[in-house]
Amino acid sequence: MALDVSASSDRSTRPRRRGHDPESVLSVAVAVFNERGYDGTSMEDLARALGVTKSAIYHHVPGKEQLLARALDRALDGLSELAADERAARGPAIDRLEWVVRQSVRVLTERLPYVTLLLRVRGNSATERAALARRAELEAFVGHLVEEAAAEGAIRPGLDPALVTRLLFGAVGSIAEWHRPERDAPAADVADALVRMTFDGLRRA
Amino acid sequence: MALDVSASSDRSTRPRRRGHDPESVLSVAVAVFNERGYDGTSMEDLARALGVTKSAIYHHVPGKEQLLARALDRALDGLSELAADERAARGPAIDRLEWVVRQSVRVLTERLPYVTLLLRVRGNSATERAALARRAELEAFVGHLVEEAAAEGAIRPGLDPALVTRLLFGAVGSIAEWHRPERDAPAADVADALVRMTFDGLRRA
DNA sequence: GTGTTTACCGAACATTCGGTCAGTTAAACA
DNA sequence: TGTTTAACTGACCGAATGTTCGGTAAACAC
Repeated sequence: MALDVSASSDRSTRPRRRGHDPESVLSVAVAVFNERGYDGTSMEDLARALGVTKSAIYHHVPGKEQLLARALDRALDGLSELAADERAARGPAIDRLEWVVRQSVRVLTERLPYVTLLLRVRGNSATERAALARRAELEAFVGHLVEEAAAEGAIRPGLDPALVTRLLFGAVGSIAEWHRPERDAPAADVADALVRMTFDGLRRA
Repeated sequence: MALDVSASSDRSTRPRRRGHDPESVLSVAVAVFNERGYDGTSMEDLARALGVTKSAIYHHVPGKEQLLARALDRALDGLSELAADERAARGPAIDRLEWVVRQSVRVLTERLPYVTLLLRVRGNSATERAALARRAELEAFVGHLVEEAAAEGAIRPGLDPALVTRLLFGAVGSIAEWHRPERDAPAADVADALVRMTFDGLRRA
């Protein structure tokens, strides 16, 4: 599942007796953040969703902003891995671009709530600005990929690479706004439709 | 400019003596909402941006939520006009779809701050839920357009119309996240690139 | 000059915010 | 069995929230 970034794995993984732990608090918190927005969510909202009082949350995590920071890191780590993969570095740029698009859709759906949160960050705190900085690096990375593909003559003439980058990954990011794994097509199918629409064209040849 | 939805135009348009009016408060407020997020913006933030105290704002507008409501209506009205145009109702569906995409980009850029706000609404209040309902109608409208185009055989086989709708207008909506009219390509150029990328395909034929 | 309107300030309001802390409960361990 | 300790409660804190209200000074109408 690739979602287990478990903060601290006990050497014996003894069965937790009950109640919550940092991981369960995080996953519930991120779900509520995505429903109401981070700023629109109070610790009281989180407590209600967890079935405990506000103060119980502070037994598991340091505070609201740390919950956000951990969630954003989880999204950014997934995307960074992808960008560091050798399949994003070897071969014709247009093929690498296609691979990155497909993998981005995969990571986005695998870590949907975390990536959704990342895509909505506005920069209101140091935590958010740090996440935006990491995100900007990733955007620059794909920007270069499109430029390379254009330089290699693989992209339809007259299309500005910077514009293509934004529109293409704008479409990728928009998936976070509607995709529900239990209801919608599998991630690979969504990625396939996106690639065909943007690489080969919507219009019947 | 098409942005003047002036709430109340004085019959003589006498030169406002000084200070703010509902219109100037709204435009500043929307700018701050987009910077910090609606929930992340306090009335104190707005007051600072306007150069007045908090209480002065209430002389011009009824409150924070009304500012949001007015802004969202401004976005929704622009998009509704577009959907009601006869050019969205006559001719081959694929051509109507292309027209709607181009016009959506036009409205989005003309009313950028208002549409940006609309695209970020989460449904936290009755005001927001009402806006989401109107937005859903518009989305259903373009959904039908894509279905028609598919039924007319104008769309590449194997592409699910519902998926195409979401990805296509996801790309349109993403423009709101980066487009700065003074820095970026004109709206028509952006629309052109988007249509070419998605209708004809990114990849060189 | 008088009276009215417009734009605004400053102080307060009730409420909610994120967060703290001293205790209580009960399961796990020795 | 007794001790430890993780999980949690309830009362509370100071600060910030959106909003109200009485007053004020400048611009306008007459």
